[in-house]
Amino acid sequence: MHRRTRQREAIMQALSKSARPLSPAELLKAAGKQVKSLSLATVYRNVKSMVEEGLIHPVQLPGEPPRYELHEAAARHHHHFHCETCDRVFDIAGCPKGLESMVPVGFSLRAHELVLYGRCSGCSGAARS
Amino acid sequence: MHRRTRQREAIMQALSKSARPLSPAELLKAAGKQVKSLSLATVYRNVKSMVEEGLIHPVQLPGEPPRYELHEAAARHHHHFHCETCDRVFDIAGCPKGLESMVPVGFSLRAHELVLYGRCSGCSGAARS
DNA sequence: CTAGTTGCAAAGCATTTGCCTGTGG
DNA sequence: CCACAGGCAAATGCTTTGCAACTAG
Repeated sequence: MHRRTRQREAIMQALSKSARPLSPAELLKAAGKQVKSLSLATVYRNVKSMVEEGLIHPVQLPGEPPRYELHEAAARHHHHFHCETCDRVFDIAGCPKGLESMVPVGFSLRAHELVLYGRCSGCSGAARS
Repeated sequence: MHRRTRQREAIMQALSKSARPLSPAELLKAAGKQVKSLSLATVYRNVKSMVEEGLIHPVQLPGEPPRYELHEAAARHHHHFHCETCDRVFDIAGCPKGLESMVPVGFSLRAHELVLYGRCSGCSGAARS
């Protein structure tokens, strides 16, 4: 059902080579080095289908443009830690407790998203603003 | 520096009367009842200036258009519930526990953002809108 | 009065879609 | 071969901006 095209390959490679989630524009720039003719529309189309296939996972932080990362550990439920100093995002294990009790009467809880903000180990040690 | 206009008043009233954060479009609809000629551009302009003045606070949910609530509401710590059926956002009290234990060694936690997803009372009870 | 506001429409952006050519298998 | 994938450009949808008319103070 899915062909193995140059562009699709390039996009996957760009993601696997990156240590952090990439936005469509960043993907175009990165994968564009492999396939010069790559168009933004193709990036969007592939990203969309790859998300639907579960190959990659969207990372949407509040007020930030959407970014994508390989599915990898995304299979396991996890959350993100956003370092406010170096602006990187880390996956963190675990899950808060007592969510059900926060839901108002009559509401049904299906899922949740949590983002922690602070400083990562690297930025906590050598502190600078 | 800021005039007291019908439209600005209507927008503030719409926000204060609402129990939940409103998007620009929702504001137009709500405040538009007071001032029929209200335009979307005016809503955006006022919302922008009101945020800068600290009168209202933006509520940014992942992949969602921004919504706004009075600063007063944002002052007290709370989180949001996003109804996946009617697409509205509600303020919810309370806070999850055990966040500190989720933070990796060496990381320092400063703040957190939580969004719950599911169905609101209206959409859970009655079939659909 | 007169500067800040508003409405409308056009301009911007980011993302999506139509359509025809290219190509993987 | 030929249906899916890609490239380009037009089309969306949301937000911003230019500009002339309007109005609060």
